[in-house]
Amino acid sequence: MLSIGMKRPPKRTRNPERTRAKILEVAFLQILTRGFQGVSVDDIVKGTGLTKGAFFHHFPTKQALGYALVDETLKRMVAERWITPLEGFENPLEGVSVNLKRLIEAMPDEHVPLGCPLNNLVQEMSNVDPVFHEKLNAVLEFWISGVEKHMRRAKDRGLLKEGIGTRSLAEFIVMNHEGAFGMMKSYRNKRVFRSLHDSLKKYLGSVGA
Amino acid sequence: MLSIGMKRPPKRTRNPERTRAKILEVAFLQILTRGFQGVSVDDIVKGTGLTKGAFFHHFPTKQALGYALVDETLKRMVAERWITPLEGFENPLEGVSVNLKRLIEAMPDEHVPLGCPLNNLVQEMSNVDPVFHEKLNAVLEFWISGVEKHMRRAKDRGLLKEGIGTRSLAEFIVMNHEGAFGMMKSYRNKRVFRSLHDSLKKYLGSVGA
Amino acid sequence: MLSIGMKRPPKRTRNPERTRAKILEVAFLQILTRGFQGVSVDDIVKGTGLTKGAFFHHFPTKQALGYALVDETLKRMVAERWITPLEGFENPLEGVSVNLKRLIEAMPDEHVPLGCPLNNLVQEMSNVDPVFHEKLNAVLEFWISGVEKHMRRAKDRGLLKEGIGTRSLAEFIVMNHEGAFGMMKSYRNKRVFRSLHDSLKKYLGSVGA
Amino acid sequence: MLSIGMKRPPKRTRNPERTRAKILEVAFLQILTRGFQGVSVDDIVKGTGLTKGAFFHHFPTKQALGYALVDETLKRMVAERWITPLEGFENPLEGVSVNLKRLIEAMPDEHVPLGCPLNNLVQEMSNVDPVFHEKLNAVLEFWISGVEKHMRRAKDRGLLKEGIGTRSLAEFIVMNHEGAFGMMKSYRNKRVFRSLHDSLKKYLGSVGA
DNA sequence: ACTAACGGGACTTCCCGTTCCT
DNA sequence: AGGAACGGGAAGTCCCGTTAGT
Repeated sequence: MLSIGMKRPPKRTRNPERTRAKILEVAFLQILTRGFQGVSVDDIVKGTGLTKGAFFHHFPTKQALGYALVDETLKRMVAERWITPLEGFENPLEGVSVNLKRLIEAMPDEHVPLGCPLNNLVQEMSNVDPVFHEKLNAVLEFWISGVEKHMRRAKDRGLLKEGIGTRSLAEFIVMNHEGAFGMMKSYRNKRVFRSLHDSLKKYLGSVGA
Repeated sequence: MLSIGMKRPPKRTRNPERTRAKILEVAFLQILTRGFQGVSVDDIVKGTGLTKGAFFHHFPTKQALGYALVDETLKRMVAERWITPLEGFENPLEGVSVNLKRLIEAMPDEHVPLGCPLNNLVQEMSNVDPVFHEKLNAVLEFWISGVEKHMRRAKDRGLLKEGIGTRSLAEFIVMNHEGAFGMMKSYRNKRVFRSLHDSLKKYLGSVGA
Repeated sequence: MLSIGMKRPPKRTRNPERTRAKILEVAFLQILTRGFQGVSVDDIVKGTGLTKGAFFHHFPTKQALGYALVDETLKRMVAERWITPLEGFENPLEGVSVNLKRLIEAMPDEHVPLGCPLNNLVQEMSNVDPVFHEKLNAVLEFWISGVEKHMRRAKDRGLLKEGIGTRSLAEFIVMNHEGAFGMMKSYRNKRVFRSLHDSLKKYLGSVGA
Repeated sequence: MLSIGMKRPPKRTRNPERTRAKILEVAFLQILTRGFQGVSVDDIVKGTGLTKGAFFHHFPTKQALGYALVDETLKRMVAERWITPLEGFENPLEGVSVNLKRLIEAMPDEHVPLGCPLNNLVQEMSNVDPVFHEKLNAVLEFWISGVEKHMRRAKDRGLLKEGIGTRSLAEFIVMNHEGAFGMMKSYRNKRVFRSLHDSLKKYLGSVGA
């Protein structure tokens, strides 16, 4: 209920945050599907129902939109999907395996050929645009260091064999995530994921105490 | 020595095969660096010193060049670098690890940020162009099945634990190759490769008999 | 001192006249530097620290700003710099020469390549926008007729040879001003001005009685 | 008649020089009328009946067209109209006056408001684009030094008073040309020209021996 | 086999101006 | 009076591809 003085929830007109979010959302999906260079500003504009003027108001260039996508959307997704869920597991090693399996199996089939949003952009843009590279690398590092924290937790609880470096393990885990997405993207089915997941699980078993 | 009647090795004028090869070579490097969509026909033309007419004489479209690149260049490279060398190893599991290490360490530093030619294209083009996808997937399958042959050899020689599927193992190995390249592309150094390589080596050790 | 009831000289908020003057001032300099068509409303807005809304509140269109610039700023400048000072000279012919010399020599070097505000706009806009033409021509006529008054004064005092028309002389004088500015704009130094000034001085000497 | 080996006069299709010349011609007129910044590539393209592709083939950028216009068209015009004709006069001082009068009086009335092509560009572009400035200044210098040669001829023949510098005189003459065009542009009639021409003639008379 | 003029269209950018809001 | 979201359209650039010609 609205009391006096409360801000009314924005109606339709003039909601800049909503507009900006809408642009990011539409652009994210289109770029995920066809790549950053494969999506034109017109495509995004058409997808949002806005005009070019509105787009240009919120993002000075197409690249600025891409940067925002990495800084905001991608980073948030990594946190929500791959790092935070690990908190719910007593055994982080098991958590990594279970969480990956869970998210992939819950993924709708039409998303399978799209690949990993982060990996797609890394492969496409890292060497094309230095700022893209820097920002993408920051997200990757955020991911790895986020996983490493949980690996240290595992180590502290004695769930990790001696001689296994937590950083190295985290790197290997994240690489497995991206590699699995990459292969799914080419094979377009979850079978290859399950195969890769089995191997990863085996590996995690072998480093567990 | 050239005998009468032997074709002299063509110098410069009118050598269609040489021209075609030159185009492929230049395009390969440019596309490896900036992506397929990031390279224009004009760029390739400029890089070869030819003209647009020559380009379109050899390739009906820009896409056709991309397809040829996958069918010919990429496939050959996979065979030469990742499959054939395994023949030289008594123990294919060891061969995989040693060959990967050897090739990466021999790689010039300026190639590190370029990533894997196959992986780059898969991530960029699989979902953009169906023909690209088909051809890229064929190379990937060629690679995996090529590795699997050697894994079967390992199994036949009793070098592989029971219960380890050769196909699954081959998939995991190839994924590790692409994943390692992908991460090197972002971190731009070989340190992260060595970390990943250690993990792979550990894994291969754990599945060896 | 401020008495009760007197309007305090407005500091910063909500002073429409001050805002309008600020826009004119900033626009004048930018247009002098890059031309009317080379300056965008956004440039002016940025230069003033205002927003577009403020700009269009004071001027209905970009052209309206240009018109105001001609009507107000340019006309005032012509009066202050080229006409009023002549009042201080007993001999207006000498006054023209001395005043021109004085103003140019006092001009900072970085203004040399900017040219004459009036002449710039005449050459750029006269044939592009009829209203611009009309207003610019009015300022030019204002200038010439202002000078002519002083030429008539010279004639009345017998300082002018017989047979020299005051209108024609005024036109020639103003033309020399604009021409000198135009050449300084291209050569970017005052040397060429001094050369032209010598010739003008010689001419004025030859028509003096 | 065409002999064997003679190049056939180009027909209609594929005549690059003719196309380039056509672009320059159309662009010259449009830019003379509306200024460089006031003319769009589309305007020029429309005026020539070509397409943007053709335009871009002959000139990499719009600026490159402008540069070519200055280097080629403007320089040639200056030579043909203001320098070469002086050769036909025994007395160059008289030549300057007569040639100016002749060309202006022969000018169609609709050209009067267009101004001097060189002066227009100098005032509009000198401070906007450094390359433009450099090239325009070169043409101006070419003009002045071309006139100076004839002034030296006058001096050598004893047609010039002692103490009159040929360089300074040439500068004054060229300035009078540009200034006259500038004023005609604003007043849109030849009356003001005749007034200015009278003054110039008087001046030239006063420096003649 | 190869050259270069040429065709159009699509791209990002950015412009001027309007409108809703405070 | 002023601030900012937004509307469209047009600018210059550049791209892929065709075709006349050698």
